[in-house]
Parts: sequence; structure tokens; C-alpha cells
Amino acid sequence: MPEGPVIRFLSEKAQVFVGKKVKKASAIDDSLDLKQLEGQKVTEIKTYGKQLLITFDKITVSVHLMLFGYYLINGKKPNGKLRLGLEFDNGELNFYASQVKLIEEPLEEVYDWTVDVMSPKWDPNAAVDKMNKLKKLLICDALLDQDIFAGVGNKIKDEILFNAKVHPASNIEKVPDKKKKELADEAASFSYKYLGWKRTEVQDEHFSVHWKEICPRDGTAIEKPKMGKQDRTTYHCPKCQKKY
DNA sequence: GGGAATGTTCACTA
DNA sequence: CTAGTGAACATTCC
Repeated sequence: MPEGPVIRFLSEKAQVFVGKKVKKASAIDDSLDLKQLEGQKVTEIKTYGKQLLITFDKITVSVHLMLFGYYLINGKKPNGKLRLGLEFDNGELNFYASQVKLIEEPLEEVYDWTVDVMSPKWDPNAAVDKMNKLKKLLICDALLDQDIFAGVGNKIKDEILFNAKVHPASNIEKVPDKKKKELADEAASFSYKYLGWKRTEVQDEHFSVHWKEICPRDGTAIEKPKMGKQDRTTYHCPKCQKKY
């Protein structure tokens, strides 16, 4: 479920709970003091990268879906392990297999929205500068770095590189700055496109390389080796994506 | 049963 | 101290 645009989509659907008071807050375990949320009014629901932030007067709940997380609005999974369940007068919001945290510090101290590719504050030039500091790493690692491209995930990474015709195993130092800027811009524009597809309930038919077998540009067989620092599956066309 | 897959953090080693 | 490695967690599907 969980790349930036998917979380943004969830956030849009969850806006119906903004301004509502939590009737009941619960979870399968009591590692978090969720009782303090009961009776509190939701002030905002927004995202930072792949995290959903539900803010209250003095506290924020952050939910990260990690790899397997999922949510249900106005529904419960029969045997699911509830990681966070919030009940309101007009419905409920339930999370499973997620990482839930309570944040008491002001959000501006915790998050830098210039790093979030879907934020109005997103700064692609700063991203280029940060990529240059990674030097010896591969470009595919840079795109997954949440301190540079918050919200970009493994699937989006593949699509960005394909659209910019850059080979994932390219050396960061060798990729020209102009091309890096193109990647940064593509990170944002692809994320918004992805969000648009989510809104029309279309799933992944719009992807060009990820999970594909043949390059839509030249018919070459797509390769998908594990690559980079994190050894992630990386779909790419060995022919039309240039290796720097 | 085994192995993957949209992700991240932390303990441990060299 | 730092960089790198491996484990851990969690779920569903084939």
C-alpha cells in the first residue's frame, strides 16, 4: 500500500474526520497511551513522505504503513491486529500492520517539508545538492533516500529513472546536475500523476517498467536485479536507460 | 512450507 | 567513531 501518493490519497479520504472528536482510541496492545486522545478534536490530517499525521491540540499521531500496512475507513478486519483504531461520530479509521507513534514536539522541529516531494515546499534544487554529497553511491540509492526524496518508494523510483532515461546503476557523481534536476522534478510530477490514478481508483496499469516484462519504448526485455545499498529489486530497461 | 514484495530501525561487527 | 551487515518486524499471495 504505502508510497507517498498512496498515503496522500488516504489523507484526502480521511479529511472527513478533521474537526471531529475521538470517541474511542484503541489498539491491540497498550504500548501507547491512546486514552489521552479520547475527547480530543482532530485539528489536521496531513502527510509527510510516507507518513500520515493526525494532529491534535498538543499531540500528533504519526502512522507509517511500512511494507505491509493497510487501513480501513469505516470497516474492521475481522481477525486483524489493530495497531490504531479511532472512532468518531461519523465513522472510524483503522490501521493494521503499521507503525504508530505519538509526537509531542512541534512538527516543524521534527519534519522538514522541503524534502517531501509532494509538499508545496518541495525544493528540487536542494535535492540535487544533497545527491551530490552522496558521491560514491548509485543513483537508485539516492532516490530511495527519505532525507532527500521523502515519499518516493521502490516502485516510484523505477518509474522516475525510466522516464528520465537514466540507468539505476549510474554513479551519482557521473550523472550531470542537469539530469539530477530532471530526476528531482520527475519525482514530484510522477507522484502527482500517481495520486491522480489513485483518485480514479485505477491501480498500476500506468506503470512503465515496474512489474513489466518488456520495455514500452523499444521492446527490450526488462531486467530486475537486486541493486544498491538496500538490495532492492530494480526494474529497468538495459538498453534505453543510459548508464553514467 | 518457502520465498517475495510497495519499508525502516536497531544491534552488532570490523 | 563510523560504515557496513544482518536481523527483526509485519502480511498476503503463489
